[in-house]
Amino acid sequence: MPTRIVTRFAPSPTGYLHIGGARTALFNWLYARGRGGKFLLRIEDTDRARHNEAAVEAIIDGLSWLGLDWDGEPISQYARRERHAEIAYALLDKGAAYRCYMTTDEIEASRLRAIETKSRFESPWRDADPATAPDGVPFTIRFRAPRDGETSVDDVVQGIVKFPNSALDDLIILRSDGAPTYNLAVVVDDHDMGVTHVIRGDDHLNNAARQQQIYAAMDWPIPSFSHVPLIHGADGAKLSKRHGALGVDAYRDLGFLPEGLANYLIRLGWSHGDDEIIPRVKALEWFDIAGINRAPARLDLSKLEHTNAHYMKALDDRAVVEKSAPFFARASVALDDGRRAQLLRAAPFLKERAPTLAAIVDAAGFLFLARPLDLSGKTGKALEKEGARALLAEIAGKLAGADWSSPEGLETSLKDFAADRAIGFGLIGQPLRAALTAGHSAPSLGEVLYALGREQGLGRIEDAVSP
RNA sequence: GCUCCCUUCGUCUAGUGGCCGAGGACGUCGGAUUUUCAAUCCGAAAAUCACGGGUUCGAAUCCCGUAGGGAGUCCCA
Repeated sequence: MPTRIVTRFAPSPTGYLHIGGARTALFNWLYARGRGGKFLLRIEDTDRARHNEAAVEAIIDGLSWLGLDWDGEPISQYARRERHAEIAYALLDKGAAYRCYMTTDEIEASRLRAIETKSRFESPWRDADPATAPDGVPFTIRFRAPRDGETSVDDVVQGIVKFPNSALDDLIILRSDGAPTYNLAVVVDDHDMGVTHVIRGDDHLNNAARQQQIYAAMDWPIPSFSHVPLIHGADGAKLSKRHGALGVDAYRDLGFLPEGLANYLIRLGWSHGDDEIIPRVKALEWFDIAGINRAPARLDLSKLEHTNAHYMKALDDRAVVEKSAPFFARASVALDDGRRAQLLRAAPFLKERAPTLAAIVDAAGFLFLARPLDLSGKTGKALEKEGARALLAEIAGKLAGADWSSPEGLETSLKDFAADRAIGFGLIGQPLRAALTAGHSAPSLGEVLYALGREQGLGRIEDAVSP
């Protein structure tokens, strides 16, 4: 118990931070940080071809954007290959591994034979006399896995999982070119990094048994394992390119807030009773591996949007402007100082109805229209009604003397006007809305007027009165 | 083929033997807001708890099997 918790996130650099990986990272981060432990980052680039700086950068960007920080420098598995080889040879010295001189073809043949005879694949070199080894021929180092009995993994999420050793054959731990293999590298690195809790995708559950055997052979303490189910696409199949957005960067570009994505992700496959809105502080307090579900979960964009909308509403007004600016740029809407000021003024109402930052651009559509507004077609229908324009003129008069310092004041003015005339609000609301927004969706009229400001607001009404 | 994992409303889930003739959330549908709307509020439909056995006075909850889905099966991670 007194040992400090150490978790790690170990992605392979594929070019972006996978949405599923982001969730595992989040779980690891939450578990460690919520308990005063350490969270480490390791890049699984054992395979030389995977060693790619740009891809590592993408992962770092993704994690940072999500607000997940790690202790120390990211560790490169590739950089530790000599240490891995050292352990492979240590295993060899202990007799827990052996040199295998089989060629690829021999392995293939032997593998097929094993399947046919329902026996486990075994290298003839496992028990061969080392003296008979060929000279100058490349060899791999194989782990000498126990033939009988079973290996049971005590997994926090999955429970106790038993594997008959007959199903676990002698895996290669060091390739013929001297490079370590995944299962060896993970064990060595996790051990050296002092990882106490391994939380990762359940596609690694099978590996856990093999890795556990290596731990045992080295006499190293076995960490706590938690294998969490993968995230699937809306159709239930494993998430792949055809599902669209895979990397967290794609969700950022869609206008999601890191807080929103994180909240949605943590709720996917994990629960704390009926709680849906779980801000970071609560997540740190509540997160526990025990709450993780064993079944894979599907990604649901609608719910993501709903969750994100919650965090949009909570956004500070200045943040609404700053964070949505890139989305205006992308929509080719130039934001000069004047428009930024307008946007800031409207921010309190816009964020109420925009589920994403990208949606702010649409929600602000009515703001930046140039006078005179295009009131042709369906938009101006409300203005064509008998007496509509005359009524608008009167409203303009009333508004000219109104209090423009708050949306409420303007709303009250309009309501009073309707009450004085003893007419339904709809009668003035419809033409007014048309004059002010030209059919764009917008907040309540008091808010629209306030956001537009006296000059622009009154101006638009004038335009509609005398086209 | 073999080994392992999974299976509660369309989706995410609550639920660890009686409080469940199954609760919440998203979505959907209907209504309200005498002003648009993707916002807000209210309401409704929606799961024979994959299926079949068993244990038990009693099972979504325990056991066995079947089906479907997923992972692994070697010089990928």
